[in-house]
Amino acid sequence: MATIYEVSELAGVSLATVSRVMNDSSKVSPKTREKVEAAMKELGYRPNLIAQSLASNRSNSVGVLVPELHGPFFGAMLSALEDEIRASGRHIIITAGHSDETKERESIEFLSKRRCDALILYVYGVPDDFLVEFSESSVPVVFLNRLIPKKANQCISLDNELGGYMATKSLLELGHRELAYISGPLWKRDSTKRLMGHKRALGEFGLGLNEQLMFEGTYEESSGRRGMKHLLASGVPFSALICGNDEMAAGAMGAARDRGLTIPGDFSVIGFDNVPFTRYLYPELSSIDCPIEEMGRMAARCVLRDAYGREGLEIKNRFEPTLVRRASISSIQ
Amino acid sequence: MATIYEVSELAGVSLATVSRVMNDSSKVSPKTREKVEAAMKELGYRPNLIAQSLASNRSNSVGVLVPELHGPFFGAMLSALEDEIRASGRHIIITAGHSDETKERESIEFLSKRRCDALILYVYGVPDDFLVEFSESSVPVVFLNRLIPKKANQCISLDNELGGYMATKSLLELGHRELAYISGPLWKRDSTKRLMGHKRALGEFGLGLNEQLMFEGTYEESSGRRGMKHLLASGVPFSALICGNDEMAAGAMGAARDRGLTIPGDFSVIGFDNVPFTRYLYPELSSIDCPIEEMGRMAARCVLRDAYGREGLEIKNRFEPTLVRRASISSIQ
DNA sequence: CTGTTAGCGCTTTCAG
DNA sequence: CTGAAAGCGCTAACAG
Repeated sequence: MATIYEVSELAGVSLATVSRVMNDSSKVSPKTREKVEAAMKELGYRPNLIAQSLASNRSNSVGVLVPELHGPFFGAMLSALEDEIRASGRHIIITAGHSDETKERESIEFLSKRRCDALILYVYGVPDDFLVEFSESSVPVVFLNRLIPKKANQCISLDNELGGYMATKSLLELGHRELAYISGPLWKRDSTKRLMGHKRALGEFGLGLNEQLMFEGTYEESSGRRGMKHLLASGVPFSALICGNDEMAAGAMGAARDRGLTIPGDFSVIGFDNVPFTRYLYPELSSIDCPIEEMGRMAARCVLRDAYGREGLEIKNRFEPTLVRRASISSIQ
Repeated sequence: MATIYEVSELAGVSLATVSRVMNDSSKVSPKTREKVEAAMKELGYRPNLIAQSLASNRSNSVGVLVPELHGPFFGAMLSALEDEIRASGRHIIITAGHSDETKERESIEFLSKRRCDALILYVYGVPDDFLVEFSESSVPVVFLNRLIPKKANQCISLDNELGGYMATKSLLELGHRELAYISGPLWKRDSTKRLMGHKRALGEFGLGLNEQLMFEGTYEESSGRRGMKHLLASGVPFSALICGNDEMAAGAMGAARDRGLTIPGDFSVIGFDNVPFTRYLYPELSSIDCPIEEMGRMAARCVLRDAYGREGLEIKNRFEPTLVRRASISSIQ
């Protein structure tokens, strides 16, 4: 593999000049440029990005930490994020944190050592304090799905409370008053926010949370099934179910069907996230849509701005979910 | 950020010695090691992996090219792959090729420039010739979902023909004789293999492919819907439908339901891939399971073997799909 | 077991 | 506009 040195020899110029035409920094006369480019071509020269990184103290890489690589949610986000970063000529290094504080810290450590120019963190386990401190003694960091007041500019977040509110309110407006709720794990702040929104909507209708109609799941489909069994076993009647995400809603619907119940005949169901499979379910699942690709893209833009000095990028930090009505909900008779 | 040089000064040893304790290459006396480690700790030293890479001519990174980052399929694969690579202390650089030859080539180029120690390629567009040639003049390469005879040892593939055969045979054995087929795009070899398996099973029962009951889709849900409409419009009766993947099966089921048809009452359906949402569908979708995580893991192991000299790893190159029976198929009356 | 000495391939002042 | 020269932080012979 040819080096810059060989190119400079063949072109009859100095190393520095070759470097200049590569980075088109400062001016190079058209003639010289031509000579150099010809030499590059002849040698099939490819710059060594590692050497470039070392010399320029820039790795042109962005570290990304997400809870999981699988599932319908993160892939979509990563896809948009990768597009944007890649289009700027850099690459992403992906790691999974598995929503576990220890693993998340390890991943952050891992990415730090890789000398990423910036980090995009979608974490659940590590506390705000750590993140604030870390971000102040490190390369630029962007937080996804998290709103840290001191770092609001580096946060891309969704109004989960509003989402929970919208979900519940839509059901209340359809006349439902006996509402069941299957939550995500309550140690995750998005879960608690969604639940808070639920309570707010209930409150507006003079209702409160019925603990017997509340189940804490894990965001996994299986916990939705368990939740449904639990709710049915309680014997407390309900005409609508709100779920913390679509997977659990799918599980709950499956378990209900196993008992011979029909949706929305026996009760209405609404999920959260609006992942693609909501439209494959029967009945199609109503959900609260999160603009997840858009959020991924924005995280990428924050990085472009903070780590690579790009200006004039339109950046939105806070997102609002939207309600998507489908066949799984109907008004009460 | 402290450098190796500062550590060596503080510890009162040479650069080389510090380097040795980091890589625990060759022997270092316990005392020296201790001194060095103390110095490292005191300075909060973190090796600069970029410099390491340049000097050692190893980036400790593995480039991964997949068709897409989103969707239920690739995420699962990447997840297993990342686990394995990460556990060995290296990282992955992910790019998306979008099943497009030009983009795939660009991605390969991109990863090559990044000086990855190895590449894992899941590509559709580029021809075998190119891949063979490329792999001979590059770092180790592993091919996913592709069987290139000359490079069989570097291929991790699935017997798609067998999968197609199994899907169709299971239906034939249930008494179905009028079979419809919604294929993936026929320029993708996995699609054609699956179709070939379908034909083989038909042949065994003295049947042939009925062109009127065959539709070429795109592997996307929407094309499954279109396929179903097309099949119904043809007026040719069928009692079972085989789909090239689960997304299209989901779309076909949705379109059928819109017409008031029931499954498996009006016809049986089977998909391919056995992605998670197959169990969320109504009725639950039978499918041909691909051990996709396992394949991802094996690709990672190939890399560990070929690029990092790891020995004694159990590696399997060729995988067989399995039939998963669920409620979407039933015997014909 | 430890130190010395060259680089790895490129960027970046600083002169000219 | 171009060249010379000094590193970036680390590894890897080669001596000792």
